Amino acid sequence: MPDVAPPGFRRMSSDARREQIIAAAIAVFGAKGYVGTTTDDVARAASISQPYVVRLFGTKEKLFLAALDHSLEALLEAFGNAKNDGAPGELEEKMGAAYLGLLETRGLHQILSHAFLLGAHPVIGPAAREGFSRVWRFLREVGGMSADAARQFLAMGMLINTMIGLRMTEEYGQDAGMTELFDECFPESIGTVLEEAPRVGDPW
Amino acid sequence: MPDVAPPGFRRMSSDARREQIIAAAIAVFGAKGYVGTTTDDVARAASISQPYVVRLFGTKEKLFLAALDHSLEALLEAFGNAKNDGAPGELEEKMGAAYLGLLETRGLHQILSHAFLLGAHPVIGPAAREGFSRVWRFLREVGGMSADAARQFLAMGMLINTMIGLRMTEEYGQDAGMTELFDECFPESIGTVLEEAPRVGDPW
DNA sequence: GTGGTTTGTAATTGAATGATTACTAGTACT
DNA sequence: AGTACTAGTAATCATTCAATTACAAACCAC
Repeated sequence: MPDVAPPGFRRMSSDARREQIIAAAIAVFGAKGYVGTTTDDVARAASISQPYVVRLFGTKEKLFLAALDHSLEALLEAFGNAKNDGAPGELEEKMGAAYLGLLETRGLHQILSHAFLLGAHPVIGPAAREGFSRVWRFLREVGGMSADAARQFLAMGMLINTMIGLRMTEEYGQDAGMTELFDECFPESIGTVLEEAPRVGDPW
Repeated sequence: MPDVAPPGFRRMSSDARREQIIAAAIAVFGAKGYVGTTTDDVARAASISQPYVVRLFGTKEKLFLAALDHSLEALLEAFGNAKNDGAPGELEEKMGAAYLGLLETRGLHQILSHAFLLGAHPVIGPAAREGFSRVWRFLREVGGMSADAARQFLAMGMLINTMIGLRMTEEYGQDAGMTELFDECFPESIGTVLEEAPRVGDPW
């Protein structure tokens, strides 16, 4: 069967394609985990063939590392912008809001969580540890938080990641305890969180 | 090839075998995740054949659910004991210590983390949400914590899980930031944590 | 001790998946 | 317009893995 190009078809530069695939990879790895994701899942999410994904990144492992790196850069950049936005307000609150703003990058919080659970992996483990350590250094050195404040901020981030990974927004308004927990965690931003957090029924 | 029984061989009741397999499953699922673990991994860890694991639990999914349930029961029991031990001291500190005591149940913290990342899974997701919700209710109703205290306690637990899953103890004394974080999280118990937390080189 | 039940295994299978190969088509440069 | 390069795919392969089947040895009640 010949390889018929659709009418308006245009090729993409491999760099642009790489970025598109990384965005797809963050979403899919975030939803299904490293092992649970197939290179074909990512290919479909990027509307491209599976062998091309492998060819552009070499291996699934390297694709995951690229997606992880991209996510960490986005995270630190968002924190940096929050710090330097010139607006008044507490640093922790600004950075917290920036963290929730990253919900629009589908899968970001969860690919980080998955990476942080892969500590025993010979290649991903060290990369994940280094990424986590970078975040801590950023909070302490760039953010200027005390060790105690940074610890609490990070802990809160891990709790938020858990609630997102669990798709716990499903229970808001259903389960009294979880409603209470959400209200406690997001007194201002509950609306945005409920809207933007990934859902059980999402395609990824 | 005949099925030669080793000299001192004894059979085990299926109930005892089930418990042994669940302990192995918690360790292996904790280390490698739900998808990353094969039923043969669990079988080897329990020194038994792969088909027997499948026969005793039906499917890998049911095995994971059994291991998750067992872990949650152990967690709530440990919290309950900590509350009622009659000794003086703050509730949060007692329960925190109980949480670290569970490190001796290999893989427990991490199988919970893995389950909490499987929110999108059609069967495991609901079970994990229910388990998480039970923990919250326990902290509030049995533990009598305020919503704010329970939120902070839970957040700290998620941070600890992350550090364990990352095998971050490897970096204690190597990476200045991580050394600081550990000292901040475990001012009293740092010794036990470094000893008992799973290592990169562990067989599971 | 014999017959039925339970504990356990070896062998196999069918589906899934990461990677490779061999190929085709669009694009740029001269 | 031809040629070299880049973007992209279809087909296929070797593994891996959960599950099934078919069988055997241990245990137990009588």
